Amino acid sequence: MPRTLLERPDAVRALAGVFRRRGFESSSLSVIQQEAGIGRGSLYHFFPNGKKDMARAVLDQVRAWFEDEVFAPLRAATDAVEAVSAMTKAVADYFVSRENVCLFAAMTLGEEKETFADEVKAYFVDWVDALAALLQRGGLTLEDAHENALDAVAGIQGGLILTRAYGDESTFLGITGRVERRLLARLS
Amino acid sequence: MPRTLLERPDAVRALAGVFRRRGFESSSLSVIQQEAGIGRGSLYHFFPNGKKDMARAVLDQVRAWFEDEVFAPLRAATDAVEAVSAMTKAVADYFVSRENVCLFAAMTLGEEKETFADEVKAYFVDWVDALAALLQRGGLTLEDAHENALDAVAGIQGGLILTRAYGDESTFLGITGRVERRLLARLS
DNA sequence: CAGATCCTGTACTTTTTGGTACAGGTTGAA
DNA sequence: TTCAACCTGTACCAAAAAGTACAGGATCTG
Repeated sequence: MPRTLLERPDAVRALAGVFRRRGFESSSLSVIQQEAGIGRGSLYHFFPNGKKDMARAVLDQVRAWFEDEVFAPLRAATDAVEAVSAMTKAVADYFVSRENVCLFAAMTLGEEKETFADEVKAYFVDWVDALAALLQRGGLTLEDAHENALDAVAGIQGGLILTRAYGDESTFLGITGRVERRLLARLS
Repeated sequence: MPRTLLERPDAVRALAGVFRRRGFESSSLSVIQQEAGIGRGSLYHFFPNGKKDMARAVLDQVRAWFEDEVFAPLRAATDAVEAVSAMTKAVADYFVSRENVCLFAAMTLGEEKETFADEVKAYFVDWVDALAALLQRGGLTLEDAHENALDAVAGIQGGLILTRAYGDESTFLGITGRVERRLLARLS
């Protein structure tokens, strides 16, 4: 039988693509097989508990990316202005190259809502808190920093929705640009 | 055979509730039957083409509500400050009483994405354009008005996501409150 | 009260679903 | 070269899915 030298991370990546394109609930095993190019045997080899395992693996991978490329830099930064710019650039590039879909946001809808509620909450809390702490270091009060961080993340997420609705991606880039500008304006 | 005097608008309302709670894709006919209290016979009587018809009917009803309660008042308003406040109040009340879910936003994800792309786009375009026109009447430039309208709608939509993720609804109210404040600040 | 229309439950068919079993090829280490 | 661990396709299964058919009760018109 053929062998494709498939590593688990590759499988997870392919799965993420399918979930972003079709949504988690409506990605049936047959669709996944076909679109990700992974046979049923391999799927259950890598993810013994089926779709639930697949979703968890995909979410973990996304989270790891954000942890490394967004949250950690935000926490480590000393220059708030530079860190805010770096964050918006990283995030904008990420979502534009991934169908303008945030899988964590998608997980706040649908059947599995409850199953992943903790992971989803942790993702957003980490993001908002890391940004808020940075803004605080940049001179904002605790409350002001937290509100501005929430508004920024909400703006980005809403930007993804509008961009998908409009069917372009300039809408998203425009909105994230202004989110960044608003943040920078608060850093005197 | 029993008779429940079910009118179509009632059925649509019940359907909307199910779709908001479980998501469109994972609402099977049996789930709908059970949760909406509508038998299979009635379902196919009112919606001959199955789930697709149901989704369209629900979307139409939501759209009609926004048209009457949000878009039209926005277009008719002469007092921009008052109209902005009325909009945020109406929208906040609406989503809080409906599981913090925007069905049009949900439709930018998943399998039926393409099927309803036009309706979804029209909903957001109408909202953004009505608000932008109002802001322009309030003294903003064309471009400035459009950008602020986009940012406001994005903020509201992102607020819904964050509120669902956080599992409270004060997050949403806080975000919409600041969206309103930011809009009012632009109206000199 | 007669008759047409409308609404609804039940039972049914067909297709698709997620999940299992497993044989057999591939690979890497000894 | 041998052997175990690993990966993968195929065939299969039970359950659940969407959708159909239809009889018959409810309702309204006149």
